[in-house]
Amino acid sequence: MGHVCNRTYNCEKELTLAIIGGKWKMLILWHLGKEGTKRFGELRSMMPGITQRMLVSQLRELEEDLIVHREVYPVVPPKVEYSLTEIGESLMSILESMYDWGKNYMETVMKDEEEETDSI
Amino acid sequence: MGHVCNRTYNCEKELTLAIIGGKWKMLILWHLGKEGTKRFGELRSMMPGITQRMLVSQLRELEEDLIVHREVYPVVPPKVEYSLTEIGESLMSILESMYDWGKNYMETVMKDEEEETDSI
DNA sequence: CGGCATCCATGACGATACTG
DNA sequence: CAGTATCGTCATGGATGCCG
Repeated sequence: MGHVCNRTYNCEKELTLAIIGGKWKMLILWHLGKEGTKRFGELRSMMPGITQRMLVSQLRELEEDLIVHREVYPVVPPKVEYSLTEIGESLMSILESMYDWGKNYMETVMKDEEEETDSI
Repeated sequence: MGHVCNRTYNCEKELTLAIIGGKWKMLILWHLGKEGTKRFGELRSMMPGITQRMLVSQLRELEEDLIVHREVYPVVPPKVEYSLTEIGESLMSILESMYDWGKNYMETVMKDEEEETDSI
């Protein structure tokens, strides 16, 4: 049904935030968006620090929200592939804007603060 | 120093998320961005449901991160005005993208789900 | 390999009362 | 009017162990 559905939002942007706001979700979307379909284990090794449990739960929520597609191959050992849906792809431009803004913020604002600190 | 500084981010977009991700922050930024400078009490009455404590703390963090400017007038009774900084203004295009995306998602995906539910 | 079940820590958020 | 100060709650996320 979408893990995001039975909530109330003051505004539509909060719905967007609820979908991409999980701790590892933007990173997952970034990998899938830039490099295409990935297996579970590939994703895990691309994100050092994430636990198996978190990767599973974040992927499940993205799947419920129709952002990510999960393809299970009935083989032994198991093989599961994840990819972006069309709706998921449409999020990439927002993620890129957020990347650009954050990079600029870091280079200007946070760098200025360092200099201030140095000068004390 | 920026409430967002002493953290580690996997990517620059997570810095952006940390800045706008507070529960009421996008709504605050939206009001200040669309309608300009507001007094504390005005903001509060524009956001039914927010407590005084939350409005103060969210504004303080936005101020620390140089997104919002706080102007205190030394009068009795107190008068305090909040407005977006230039950096804050530069967030508005991202918020608008998020608004558009969320609106479209709500109209397409979530509406489809309603119909499915009805048909069961 | 790709999970699930369980337990637990933390901090974000909320309710309420008081104040210069 | 525009805040502090306290205290309580609950969801998020982390650690660990077992499974088909």
